[in-house]
Amino acid sequence: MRPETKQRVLEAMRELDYTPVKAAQTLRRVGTRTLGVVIPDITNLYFALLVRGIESVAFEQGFTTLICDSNHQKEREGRYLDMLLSEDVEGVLLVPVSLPDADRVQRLAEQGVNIVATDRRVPGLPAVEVDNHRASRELAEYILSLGYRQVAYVAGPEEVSTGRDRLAGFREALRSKGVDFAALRYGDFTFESGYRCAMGILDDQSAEVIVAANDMMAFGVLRAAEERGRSVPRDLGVAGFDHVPHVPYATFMHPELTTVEVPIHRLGREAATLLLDGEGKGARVQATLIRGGTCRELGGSGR
Amino acid sequence: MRPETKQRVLEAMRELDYTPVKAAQTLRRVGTRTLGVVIPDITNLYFALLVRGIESVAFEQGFTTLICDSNHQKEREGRYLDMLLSEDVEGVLLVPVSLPDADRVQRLAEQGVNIVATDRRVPGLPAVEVDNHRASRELAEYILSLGYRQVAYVAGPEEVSTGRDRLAGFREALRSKGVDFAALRYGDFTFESGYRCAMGILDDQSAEVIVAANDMMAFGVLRAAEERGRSVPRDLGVAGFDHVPHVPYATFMHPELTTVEVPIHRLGREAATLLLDGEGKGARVQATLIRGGTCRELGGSGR
DNA sequence: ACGATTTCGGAAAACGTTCTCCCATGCAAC
DNA sequence: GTTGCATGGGAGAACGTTTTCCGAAATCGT
Repeated sequence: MRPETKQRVLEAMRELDYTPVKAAQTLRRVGTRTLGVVIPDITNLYFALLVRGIESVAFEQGFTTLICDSNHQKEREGRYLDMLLSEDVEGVLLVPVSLPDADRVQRLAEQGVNIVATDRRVPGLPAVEVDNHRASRELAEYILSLGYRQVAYVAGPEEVSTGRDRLAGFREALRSKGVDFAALRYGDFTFESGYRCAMGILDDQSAEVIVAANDMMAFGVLRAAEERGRSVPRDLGVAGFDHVPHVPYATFMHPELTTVEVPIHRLGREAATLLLDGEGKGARVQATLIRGGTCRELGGSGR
Repeated sequence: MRPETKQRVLEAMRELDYTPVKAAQTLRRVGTRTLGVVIPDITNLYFALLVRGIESVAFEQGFTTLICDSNHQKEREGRYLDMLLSEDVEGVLLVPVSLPDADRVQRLAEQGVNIVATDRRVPGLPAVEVDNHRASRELAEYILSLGYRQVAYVAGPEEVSTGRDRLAGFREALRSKGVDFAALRYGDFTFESGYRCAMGILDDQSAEVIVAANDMMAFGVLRAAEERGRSVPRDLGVAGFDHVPHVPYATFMHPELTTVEVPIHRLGREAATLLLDGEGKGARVQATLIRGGTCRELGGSGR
């Protein structure tokens, strides 16, 4: 077709403001040009940024995105997956609440819907995730290098791969230096659980530093420290993991949290790209250590 | 149709496992049971909570929700509205970036798509909103009652009804006491704009209190105050509007921000209900004053 | 067993695209 | 004037439903 005619057609389309009816297109073609995203919590900035990343790729490629907020409820997640199936989506990006619903995943796969596990791994599915293990190891090495030896850890839930990996990486680095956890407690990535675990640690055990598996819990730790009169970083070191930009709020925090920067937006883009274009087995993006001010170099004595 | 035959049909459906193709149904006009939501920024907790409210109602009624994040860009908002039109949504909840695109809105209306302006008014559309005018007046009265007289205000954008109403309500209360703004600047609801406006006010004018049209800007004001060495609330009063739950972060703020609590989740539910069930002309929900600690009772001298 | 009434099955149109095919038109080269 | 080729128009089929309509069949009352 000549470029000139194409111009005329496009012009005419605008003139009549013609909008294709998607249902008809779908019917005729095969494929809805829609993809589904299932996340645990849209009010969590971490996932909101992930969605943004996914969306930007989908939008570029003319895909409509169906965002489903499972609200941390497994049952709701299941209902949404069914809904996506009946919506005839071409692919699904899934951030599972906890363990994957094997049946449901199976059923989707049978219907020819591609699923990519995003941020959190799901057995049997291609995954796009952060290299949590490695980044957590680096964080641990950094903390050890500062001289900390009594290290307490507030882990994420065991069912979630991010939680497991961060714990495993951290533990590995400690072990290789012959250090063991001064305390280890499991939270669920919420502020409250971080607070609760930290209170327990501060009251029952001794620790020079408390590391949390995400920033949200680290804030809970800070809160607990404040409540117990432990000045950070003088009396207690604190570190997190995530670094979702708390922009406005963070400016009120002195010092800035020591944590690991996770390129969450990029993770979303990567995942969407894999789902739409790729047929690869998944991807892993790297995170980078942020040497904030909530951990300090311990004095020469090592204590 | 006889119940017996109906049974046979259903059985046959199961036997062949027949699943209706949704696109074909839609094409033949049964309605898509889908509604669209267009918001300016999904990473903003305020809107995320709004979406949650909308979603909860939609989900209850078996509707699929299409969430569109216009990213504060008017052009993107337009593209999304077109997309929703071609998706054949049954209704749209719109939080416009600024001025409504009259043409586009017109076109949607012509196509029989109901639109409800949510949170922000749009001329010619039914709106579900907060009674910003009244709540802002109450906030002003409270601040005056504390003894403040040199009042500076960081307003929201003039094109947005929430910004206009909050300013108008506040000004009205001031005038009725014969007080005028010691300073008035316009921001755009972002942290940065709040910071910038406050720096200007602190450097060029004198003010006993700076009130911002939302919490985000109020945080910017606090930041500026800190930078200029003004202790809050001793040397300077600060107030906001919104009170999106900053839960974890807020615990690091001493004192808690004086602001107005906006029931944003309820606003979302109300809006979705109006769109789906109602044919009313809109609704208005009430907000409540929060007497935080960033404004104090001024000493007897009045200064 | 007859007409009246309900119930059922089949046929056909319609929804708005996309895709394929064929023929008309225009233009250049011979 | 004929051939060759790119281009565009037009016609028709197809996608899988729902809806309408008509006649055949089954059911019922008498």
